[in-house]
Amino acid sequence: MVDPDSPEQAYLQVANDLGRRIQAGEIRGRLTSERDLAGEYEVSYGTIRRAMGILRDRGLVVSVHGRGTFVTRASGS
Amino acid sequence: MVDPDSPEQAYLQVANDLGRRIQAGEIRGRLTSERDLAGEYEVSYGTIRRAMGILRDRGLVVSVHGRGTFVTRASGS
DNA sequence: AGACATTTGTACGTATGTATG
DNA sequence: GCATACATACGTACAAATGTC
Repeated sequence: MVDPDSPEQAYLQVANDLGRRIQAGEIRGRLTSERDLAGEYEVSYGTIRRAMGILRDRGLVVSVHGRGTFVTRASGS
Repeated sequence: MVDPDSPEQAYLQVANDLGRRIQAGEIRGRLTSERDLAGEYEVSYGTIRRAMGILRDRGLVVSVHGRGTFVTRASGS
Protein backbone atom coordinates (compact mmCIF):
# COMPACT_ATOMS: atom_id res chain seq x y z
CA MET A 1 0.00 0.00 0.00
CA VAL A 2 0.93 3.60 -0.51
CA ASP A 3 0.59 6.32 2.10
CA PRO A 4 -1.19 9.34 0.65
CA ASP A 5 -0.19 11.38 3.72
CA SER A 6 3.49 10.91 2.97
CA PRO A 7 5.28 13.63 1.02
CA GLU A 8 7.10 10.89 -0.83
CA GLN A 9 5.71 10.43 -4.31
CA ALA A 10 3.61 7.35 -4.89
CA TYR A 11 5.90 5.92 -7.57
CA LEU A 12 8.89 6.30 -5.24
CA GLN A 13 7.08 4.59 -2.40
CA VAL A 14 6.34 1.65 -4.68
CA ALA A 15 9.86 1.52 -6.11
CA ASN A 16 11.45 1.65 -2.68
CA ASP A 17 9.16 -1.01 -1.26
CA LEU A 18 9.73 -3.40 -4.14
CA GLY A 19 13.46 -2.67 -4.11
CA ARG A 20 13.64 -3.46 -0.42
CA ARG A 21 11.73 -6.71 -0.82
CA ILE A 22 13.93 -7.75 -3.73
CA GLN A 23 17.14 -7.09 -1.85
CA ALA A 24 15.73 -8.87 1.19
CA GLY A 25 15.23 -11.91 -1.02
CA GLU A 26 11.47 -11.89 -0.51
CA ILE A 27 10.94 -11.57 -4.23
CA ARG A 28 12.84 -13.70 -6.69
CA GLY A 29 12.39 -14.83 -10.23
CA ARG A 30 9.39 -13.29 -11.90
CA LEU A 31 7.53 -10.37 -10.39
CA THR A 32 3.79 -10.06 -10.23
CA SER A 33 2.57 -8.51 -13.47
CA GLU A 34 2.51 -4.74 -13.63
CA ARG A 35 -1.25 -4.56 -13.76
CA ASP A 36 -1.64 -6.89 -10.80
CA LEU A 37 0.90 -4.84 -8.86
CA ALA A 38 -1.22 -1.80 -9.58
CA GLY A 39 -4.08 -3.60 -7.87
CA GLU A 40 -1.98 -4.71 -4.90
CA TYR A 41 -0.54 -1.27 -4.23
CA GLU A 42 -3.83 0.40 -5.12
CA VAL A 43 -2.20 2.77 -7.55
CA SER A 44 -2.64 3.28 -11.26
CA TYR A 45 -0.82 1.34 -13.94
CA GLY A 46 1.15 4.45 -14.90
CA THR A 47 2.48 4.76 -11.37
CA ILE A 48 3.67 1.14 -11.45
CA ARG A 49 5.26 1.71 -14.84
CA ARG A 50 7.21 4.59 -13.43
CA ALA A 51 8.29 2.61 -10.37
CA MET A 52 9.43 -0.24 -12.61
CA GLY A 53 11.50 2.18 -14.66
CA ILE A 54 13.34 3.15 -11.50
CA LEU A 55 13.99 -0.48 -10.53
CA ARG A 56 15.31 -1.12 -14.04
CA ASP A 57 17.56 1.93 -13.79
CA ARG A 58 18.87 0.59 -10.49
CA GLY A 59 19.61 -2.71 -12.21
CA LEU A 60 17.40 -4.67 -9.82
CA VAL A 61 15.08 -6.03 -12.49
CA VAL A 62 14.84 -6.57 -16.22
CA SER A 63 11.62 -6.52 -18.20
CA VAL A 64 10.93 -8.72 -21.20
CA HIS A 65 8.13 -7.71 -23.53
CA GLY A 66 5.37 -10.28 -23.43
CA ARG A 67 7.01 -12.29 -20.68
CA GLY A 68 7.29 -10.27 -17.55
CA THR A 69 9.71 -8.55 -15.21
CA PHE A 70 12.44 -10.55 -13.51
CA VAL A 71 14.77 -10.03 -10.59
CA THR A 72 18.36 -9.87 -11.78
CA ARG A 73 20.69 -12.48 -10.43
CA ALA A 74 22.79 -10.21 -8.23
CA SER A 75 19.82 -8.49 -6.63
CA GLY A 76 18.61 -11.13 -4.21
CA SER A 77 19.82 -11.81 -0.69
CA MET B 1 -11.11 32.90 9.53
CA VAL B 2 -9.11 36.07 9.59
CA ASP B 3 -9.93 39.17 11.59
CA PRO B 4 -9.92 42.20 9.30
CA ASP B 5 -10.00 44.49 12.36
CA SER B 6 -6.74 43.10 13.65
CA PRO B 7 -3.57 45.10 13.08
CA GLU B 8 -1.83 41.83 12.33
CA GLN B 9 -1.42 41.18 8.64
CA ALA B 10 -3.68 38.58 7.08
CA TYR B 11 -0.87 36.27 5.99
CA LEU B 12 0.60 36.35 9.49
CA GLN B 13 -2.74 35.52 11.04
CA VAL B 14 -3.04 32.55 8.74
CA ALA B 15 0.52 31.42 9.28
CA ASN B 16 0.21 31.68 13.03
CA ASP B 17 -3.10 29.88 13.13
CA LEU B 18 -1.88 27.01 10.96
CA GLY B 19 1.38 26.84 12.89
CA ARG B 20 -0.49 26.63 16.17
CA ARG B 21 -2.78 23.87 14.88
CA ILE B 22 0.17 21.91 13.51
CA GLN B 23 2.10 22.09 16.76
CA ALA B 24 -1.02 21.17 18.69
CA GLY B 25 -1.20 18.03 16.59
CA GLU B 26 -4.56 19.00 15.10
CA ILE B 27 -3.11 18.84 11.61
CA ARG B 28 -0.93 15.97 10.54
CA GLY B 29 0.07 14.42 7.27
CA ARG B 30 -1.16 16.31 4.30
CA LEU B 31 -2.59 19.81 4.57
CA THR B 32 -5.67 21.00 2.76
CA SER B 33 -4.67 22.27 -0.67
CA GLU B 34 -3.65 25.90 -0.96
CA ARG B 35 -6.67 26.73 -3.10
CA ASP B 36 -9.04 25.18 -0.56
CA LEU B 37 -7.30 26.91 2.35
CA ALA B 38 -7.85 30.21 0.59
CA GLY B 39 -11.55 29.41 0.62
CA GLU B 40 -11.60 28.32 4.26
CA TYR B 41 -9.79 31.41 5.54
CA GLU B 42 -11.63 33.62 3.06
CA VAL B 43 -8.43 35.19 1.85
CA SER B 44 -6.82 35.28 -1.56
CA TYR B 45 -4.63 32.54 -2.91
CA GLY B 46 -1.61 34.84 -2.73
CA THR B 47 -2.15 35.34 0.98
CA ILE B 48 -2.12 31.59 1.53
CA ARG B 49 1.00 31.26 -0.58
CA ARG B 50 2.71 33.83 1.59
CA ALA B 51 1.62 32.12 4.80
CA MET B 52 2.85 28.78 3.47
CA GLY B 53 6.22 30.30 2.74
CA ILE B 54 6.48 31.30 6.38
CA LEU B 55 5.56 27.81 7.58
CA ARG B 56 8.18 26.35 5.25
CA ASP B 57 10.76 28.81 6.55
CA ARG B 58 9.86 27.72 10.07
CA GLY B 59 10.38 24.12 9.03
CA LEU B 60 6.85 23.12 9.98
CA VAL B 61 5.85 21.92 6.53
CA VAL B 62 7.33 20.83 3.26
CA SER B 63 5.68 21.28 -0.13
CA VAL B 64 6.05 18.76 -2.91
CA HIS B 65 5.21 19.81 -6.45
CA GLY B 66 2.18 17.95 -7.70
CA ARG B 67 1.54 16.18 -4.42
CA GLY B 68 0.78 18.65 -1.69
CA THR B 69 2.06 20.28 1.48
CA PHE B 70 2.93 18.03 4.42
CA VAL B 71 3.56 18.48 8.11
CA THR B 72 7.17 17.62 8.92
CA ARG B 73 7.69 14.79 11.32
CA ALA B 74 9.03 16.83 14.24
CA SER B 75 6.26 19.41 14.06
CA GLY B 76 3.34 17.50 15.55
CA SER B 77 2.41 17.12 19.20
C1' DA C 1 -1.92 -22.14 -39.38
C1' DG C 2 -5.04 -20.11 -36.31
C1' DA C 3 -7.10 -18.62 -31.98
C1' DC C 4 -6.46 -17.25 -27.49
C1' DA C 5 -4.43 -15.65 -23.04
C1' DT C 6 -0.91 -13.15 -20.66
C1' DT C 7 2.19 -9.50 -20.23
C1' DT C 8 4.93 -5.48 -21.35
C1' DG C 9 4.84 -1.12 -23.99
C1' DT C 10 2.71 3.20 -25.74
C1' DA C 11 -0.51 6.84 -26.00
C1' DC C 12 -4.14 9.28 -24.94
C1' DG C 13 -7.46 12.31 -21.95
C1' DT C 14 -8.75 14.01 -17.36
C1' DA C 15 -8.30 15.61 -12.63
C1' DT C 16 -5.72 17.66 -9.08
C1' DG C 17 -1.96 20.23 -7.13
C1' DT C 18 2.09 23.27 -6.89
C1' DA C 19 4.96 27.19 -9.12
C1' DT C 20 5.11 31.57 -11.13
C1' DG C 21 3.91 35.99 -12.95
C1' DG D 1 -8.02 37.06 -8.54
C1' DC D 2 -6.58 35.01 -12.75
C1' DA D 3 -3.86 32.70 -16.33
C1' DT D 4 -0.20 29.77 -17.54
C1' DA D 5 3.16 26.19 -16.88
C1' DC D 6 4.68 22.06 -14.90
C1' DA D 7 4.24 17.69 -12.10
C1' DT D 8 1.73 13.84 -10.19
C1' DA D 9 -1.69 10.43 -10.58
C1' DC D 10 -5.56 7.98 -12.54
C1' DG D 11 -8.01 5.42 -16.05
C1' DT D 12 -8.55 3.56 -20.38
C1' DA D 13 -7.59 1.80 -24.90
C1' DC D 14 -4.73 -0.15 -28.17
C1' DA D 15 -0.32 -2.16 -29.92
C1' DA D 16 3.38 -5.60 -29.71
C1' DA D 17 5.76 -9.77 -27.99
C1' DT D 18 5.50 -14.31 -26.07
C1' DG D 19 3.62 -18.74 -25.08
C1' DT D 20 0.04 -22.35 -25.26
C1' DC D 21 -3.45 -25.15 -27.29
